[in-house]
Amino acid sequence: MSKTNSTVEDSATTLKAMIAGENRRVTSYDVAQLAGVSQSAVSRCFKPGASVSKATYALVMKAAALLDYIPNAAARSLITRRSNMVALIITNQANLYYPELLAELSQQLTARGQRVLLFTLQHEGDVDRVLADVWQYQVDGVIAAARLTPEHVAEFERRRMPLVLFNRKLRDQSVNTVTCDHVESGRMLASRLAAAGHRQFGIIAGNDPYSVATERQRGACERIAELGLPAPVVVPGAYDYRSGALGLKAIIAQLGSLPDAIICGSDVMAIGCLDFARHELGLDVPGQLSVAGFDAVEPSNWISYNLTTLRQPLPKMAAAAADLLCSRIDRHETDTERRVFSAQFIEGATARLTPVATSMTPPAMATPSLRLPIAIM
Amino acid sequence: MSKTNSTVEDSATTLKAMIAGENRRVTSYDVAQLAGVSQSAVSRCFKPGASVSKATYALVMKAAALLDYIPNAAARSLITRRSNMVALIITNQANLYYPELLAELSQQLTARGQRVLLFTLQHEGDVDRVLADVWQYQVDGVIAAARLTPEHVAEFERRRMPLVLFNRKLRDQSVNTVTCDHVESGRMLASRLAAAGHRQFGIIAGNDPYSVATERQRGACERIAELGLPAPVVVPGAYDYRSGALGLKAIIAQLGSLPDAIICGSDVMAIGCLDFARHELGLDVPGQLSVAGFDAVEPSNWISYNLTTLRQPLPKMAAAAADLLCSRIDRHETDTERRVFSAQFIEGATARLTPVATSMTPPAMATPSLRLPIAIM
DNA sequence: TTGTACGCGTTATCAG
DNA sequence: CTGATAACGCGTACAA
Repeated sequence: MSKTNSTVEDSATTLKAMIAGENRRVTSYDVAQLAGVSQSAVSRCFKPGASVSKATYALVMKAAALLDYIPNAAARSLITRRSNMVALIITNQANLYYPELLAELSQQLTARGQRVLLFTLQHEGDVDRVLADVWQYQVDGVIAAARLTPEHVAEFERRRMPLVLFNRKLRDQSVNTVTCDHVESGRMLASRLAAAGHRQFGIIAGNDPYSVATERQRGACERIAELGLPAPVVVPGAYDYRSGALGLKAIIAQLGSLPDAIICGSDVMAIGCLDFARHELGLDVPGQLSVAGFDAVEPSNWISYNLTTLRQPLPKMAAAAADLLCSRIDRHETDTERRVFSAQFIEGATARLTPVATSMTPPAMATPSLRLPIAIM
Repeated sequence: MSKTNSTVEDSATTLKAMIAGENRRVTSYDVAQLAGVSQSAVSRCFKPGASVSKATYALVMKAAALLDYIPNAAARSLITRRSNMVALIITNQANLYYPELLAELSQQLTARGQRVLLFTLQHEGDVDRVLADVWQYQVDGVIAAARLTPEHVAEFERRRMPLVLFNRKLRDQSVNTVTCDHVESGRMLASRLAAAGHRQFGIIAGNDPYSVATERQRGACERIAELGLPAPVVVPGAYDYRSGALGLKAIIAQLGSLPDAIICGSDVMAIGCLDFARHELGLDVPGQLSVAGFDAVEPSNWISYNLTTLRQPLPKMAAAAADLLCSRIDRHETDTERRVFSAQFIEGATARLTPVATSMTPPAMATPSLRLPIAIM
């Protein structure tokens, strides 16, 4: 017994030396030779659910272990036409502001047997370069948290490449999407704030007609109009901290006074707005001004902020995206589906959410519109 | 002329239909047939710097465009033994706290012609599963911002797989690393704080003997000891916001009084510490207590914090890691190199950095050690 | 259950 | 510069 073993191991050693000498990789043929079976037997041993006898399986696995053999995914994908790779296209911004998204998507895809080929976009214009790689690398499908043009989406269809858009929509085009209802979120927030008596709103929106911040603004504006409140002052923002301060300044300048509440298209802008209001303008938030954001990013929950905001169910959305994509891949389904989630309201403490106690006074008077010194403009 | 063109385009259409009917992909043979050249000619047209005549190139490119042909990377990598993919192994934590790192690495690798196969680790124990995939997918090299055991690294050597560790070291092992000198950072910070007269330190470190927070703590402790100051109180932390508050409580409890300064192993812990000190304990920072962190994450620069911290040159480090890896890949170099960067001090406003003005008083007395009410424990 | 023979789509070699 | 041919390493009918 021990003699047989040592023979196998010796053969393995000499075989490995030979392979190294020929400067090639260990293949299933090498394993087959060492195990004394055919190459197809080896192949079957590495295919889950194939029919192999216990004995051959053991032989093959031993030989494979001795040679450090691992199947070559490139060769496999050539014949199976499945790479078990999914491309993830994500903007830098998305990863900066929602770092947990990447981890969630990656986990969900891994759990479904897919590897992640990552493409980060510095500028939205890099999409073409990225797509060229996507076609070359024969990924099984794509999840995109980036803006694609209708032409891009058409190319996915032409190449029969499954695609799921994450938090992006495409007007008038049939495409799988997983989104949070940002318009609804905007409406919810406006409703809550209006119910608490806020009348004059300022809104720091996005800088792009299709951004989530813009949709949130649309929802808020819709609701505000429905309630017959004064038209809100809307200014653009670039999602970053600085935009919060700039936006607040612009709103005050445009209005000539303080609004009752500021709705920011994202938490980071809300935090920028909040810091500026409190520390530069010396305002009491929410006493003199309510500030709210969207996303419930980690810092929004820190003591210094405790922001009033809405949370997207990111883990659920990531799972939905992975599900949607993998079902399209596995069953070659070509129908499209849109899965829409709702955000969850987080009360926080930067917006007044109940009407001021003074009984008969109309809510409009609750937060007096303070005249600000010229200096702060 | 127009007749010829339309003929080519018609052939393309019928060819495409045929290919779709056979349910196979467009190959270089199809392009060759349509262009009326050999398959090798097509191949050469897609290889940069191959020798092809202008005429054939034009013919081939036209045919390729008509058929939407793109070379198959799997087939190519099978023969070239280069996948032009690099695996990036990163812990969730690293991506959560340094989201810009991923973008930087991705950009730098892309710029060097490599795609990124991403593996995120929920637990450090997932490494084995991830490595199995790494071997299968024939990546050209690996950048790991995660803890690898010496056995793991040995397997990289055995398989001749280029590896660069990012901000991780391995004792007594020859491996490429790109790191920031965290011990030096700890020393720098301790020096600056000691020079300003702080004597009694509290340190919120890591929870792992090899973490960056632990190295920073070691550096700080070394320097504090060299300066002959009282032994600092060291408590463990888990890198998150909550650990900052817990750590501060523990330090105060252990010391029975306030320390002069708290050194936190990361910014997020420093922010947690700061918020707790200011908003829960009602302390004046830096008046009664100095707080400093490491990393200069984005929130550390927000008005509410303006944290005293040290910045790692992440973009440079990412470029260095990509350089190191790609040179090992291209030139099959097997020597190892360690590239070490220094952090940059960010003054901020949460630590007193100049001695208190009172001339003859020893610095020790500068910040009186306030006795705290039992309640806060 | 096992082995034979073939093909996946490309690049590399070499003769013309 | 071009074309024929042989790999690359594996999965899978098919026959045994």
